[in-house]
Amino acid sequence: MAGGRVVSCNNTNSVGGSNNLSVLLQSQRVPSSSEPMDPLFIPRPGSSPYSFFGIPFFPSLWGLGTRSMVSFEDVHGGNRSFFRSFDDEENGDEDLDEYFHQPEKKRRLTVDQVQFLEKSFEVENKLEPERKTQLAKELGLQPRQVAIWFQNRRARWKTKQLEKDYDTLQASFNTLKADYGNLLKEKDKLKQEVLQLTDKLVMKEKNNSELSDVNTVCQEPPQKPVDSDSPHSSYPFEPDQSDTSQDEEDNLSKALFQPSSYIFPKLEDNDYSDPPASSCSYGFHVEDHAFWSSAY
DNA sequence: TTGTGTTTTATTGCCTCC
DNA sequence: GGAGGCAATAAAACACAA
Repeated sequence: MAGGRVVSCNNTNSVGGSNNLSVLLQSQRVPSSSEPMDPLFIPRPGSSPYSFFGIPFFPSLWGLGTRSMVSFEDVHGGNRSFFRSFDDEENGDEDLDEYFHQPEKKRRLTVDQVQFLEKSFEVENKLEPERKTQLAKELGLQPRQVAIWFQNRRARWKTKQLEKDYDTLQASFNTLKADYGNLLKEKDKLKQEVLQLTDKLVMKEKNNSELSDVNTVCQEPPQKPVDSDSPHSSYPFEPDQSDTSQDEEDNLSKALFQPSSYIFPKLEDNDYSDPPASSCSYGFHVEDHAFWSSAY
């Protein structure tokens, strides 16, 4: 192969394991001290045994750890630049020639390359042209490969971020839902309390009214002549207008059943989910409890 | 071994910015 | 208009259960 050849980014790394050359090249590799001995060892991102900052980063390990990666320094037996340049390929090996003319296949980056890129991504997830060129140079990749890696990495980060946001919103929603349920229960409880108090009040009013009527009948039989012009002509037993305590209870009763009163604003005004089923559909302010306690 | 699902690398087309 | 970003997608590589 003539020198000065520039291999496209799709031909720089390797081909699949079924390729004869690949097998040949792998057999020539010299495992490094930190390289897994299992040729099939394929570390996944995030589970790498390597630590980018924890151990020395061996540039000469290009192609490390994956069966599908080919290290050119292994091929040439040299210890040249880790992230080799292809400008100085000089052999006319037919196998190599055949290899490089194979249909393009995807190749995974090495663990070290990925770690290097990950670290770089952590620093800054956007790629300026200078940094792209520098990274490409250091990693022995085409600048376009670096750009693509960052592009895909940003997409993965965004997806993860969306998942996080979703979880946060879900937790928020669950909390609000629980709060809402508790409020509904409290509201029902208060409604029941209002109903009971109302019943007692009505009952008492009724009793007082009956007692008053009995007293009136027994003590003050009607003396007035029937007056056809009188508005109370059909009602022979006029209530005692001087009974102020009775007036107070009347007012209370009116207030109780006055929909527009402050004491019992209609629940429907603020409650869209639970329309009242009973005739007693008025809520009241919690602080009015004292009023009802004292009024009874 | 094979079918299937997931991950990673790469392409395409569209959009925005300078 | 070119460069670069993103979304959608293809396709290879890989993992794993049956």
